[in-house]
Amino acid sequence: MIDIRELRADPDRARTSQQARGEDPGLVDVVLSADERHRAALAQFEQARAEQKAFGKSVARAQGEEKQALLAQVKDLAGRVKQLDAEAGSAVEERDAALRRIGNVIVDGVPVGGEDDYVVLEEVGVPRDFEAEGFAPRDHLELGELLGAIDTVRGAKVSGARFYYLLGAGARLELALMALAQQITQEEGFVPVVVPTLVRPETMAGAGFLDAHADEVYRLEADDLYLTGTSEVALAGLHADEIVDLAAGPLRYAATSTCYRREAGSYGKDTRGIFRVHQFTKTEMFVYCRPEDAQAEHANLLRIERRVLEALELPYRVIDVAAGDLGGPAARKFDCEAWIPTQGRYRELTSTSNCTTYQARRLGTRERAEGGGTRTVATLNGTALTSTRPIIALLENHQQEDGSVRLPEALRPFLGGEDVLFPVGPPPARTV
RNA sequence: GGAGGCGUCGCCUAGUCCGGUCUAUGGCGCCCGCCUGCUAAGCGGGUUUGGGGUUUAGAGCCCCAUCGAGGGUUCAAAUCCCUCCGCCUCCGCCA
Repeated sequence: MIDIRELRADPDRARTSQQARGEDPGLVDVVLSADERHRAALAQFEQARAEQKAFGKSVARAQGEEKQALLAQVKDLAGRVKQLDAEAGSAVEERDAALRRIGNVIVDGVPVGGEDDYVVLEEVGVPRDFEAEGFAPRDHLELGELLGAIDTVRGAKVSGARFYYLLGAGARLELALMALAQQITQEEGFVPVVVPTLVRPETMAGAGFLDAHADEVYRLEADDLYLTGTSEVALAGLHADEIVDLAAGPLRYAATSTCYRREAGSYGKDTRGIFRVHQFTKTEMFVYCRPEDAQAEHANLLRIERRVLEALELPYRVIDVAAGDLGGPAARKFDCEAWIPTQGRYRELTSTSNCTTYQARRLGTRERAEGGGTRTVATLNGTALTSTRPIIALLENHQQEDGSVRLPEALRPFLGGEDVLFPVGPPPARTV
């Protein structure tokens, strides 16, 4: 949620940001008017309450008839206090409800518009020319089946559509990718973390995942818990309601966890293979820093993501995501998209968001301010690596005519030094 | 799953039975000052968090809320009642 003080001081900035997102700038005025009402009601309540407290002291001192007289006097004051409290309460609720619907104020320079209005910042590497090489590339599912690495049929049998098994080289690839991601993030000074993947509603809401995309999230009704779609949720919750010490620099964490997504509303999209699935593994980076350091930390996260993709020797591009496609908490987002040969286009592999103080404010994560008091910190997140999409990109980009797949050098130490994955026979027949 | 105990402003702690000068006690730690060759000790003061008002702004001052969280009872709640959360102990069950 954005800062009510900043909104009061400069409502136009929030209106402009809303406009760039293609969202309602009128919400700003809904907030401001509820805020006015809240403050007026609060002043009245506080005054009445002070009176009531003063009365309370006289009552305590008085005896006998005098006491009875005072009690009679103060009785309707108590009623008024209650009513004024309720008025102030409903106004502040109204204010915050509207405030929560306002997206983060975008960083200067974010492209205006929706999904297709991104700006390409850079293209790195050159997609292979399979025509020149004299063969048609196989897609990731075909390669995965040849290698005995991916089984979507049995995934569907056991769990339904968009579930899969990774076997043999597939399973080894996932583990190697996560190991590489952990190695690089640890080199970069991130503290490795194992996180809970079931969280309470407050944590889910605090991280900002119950607003626009509530139907993307799995909920366990019986226990009132949510399965997280990214370890960002648990990492954001880690320091909820805490005053953190950033004197020694930002807090940087990297967690590898299973991620669960309902993929509601994506029926028919990316149905082949393991591009869009309900469950995958991800190593996520998360940073707590001072607001003035957030843009530099964002640049750092992007640099690390690029380092990872370069280690995988994938051709990719970086885009500056447009305002309308940011989601509520992000003030700016960069996506790294790898080239997928059989789709003939770049697809998102990793992504990094600068949430400035938006997420931390709702979670109550603050630091000591210089002149005394506290102030809200900034949070940022970024994907180091996921399992499924990088596997797709690796298989397709590094495939050879015979169906074997060359492994990038950086991954080999995590695969027993092997440099090529070779096709195997069909997966063993099921035995009863 | 069953039974019981506990949760106080960084840490420890008084207060809760029996509601009212609780404006939450004391100690430790920390901060500022005094004293002092230096340090320590000693002395004095300060030290939860959020919000509102006053102010050009800040400082300061005034007020409200905050005793795990949320409701309730009452003129009045740290204190009584209910729900939830967390921690601990015992029993059962499973590793």
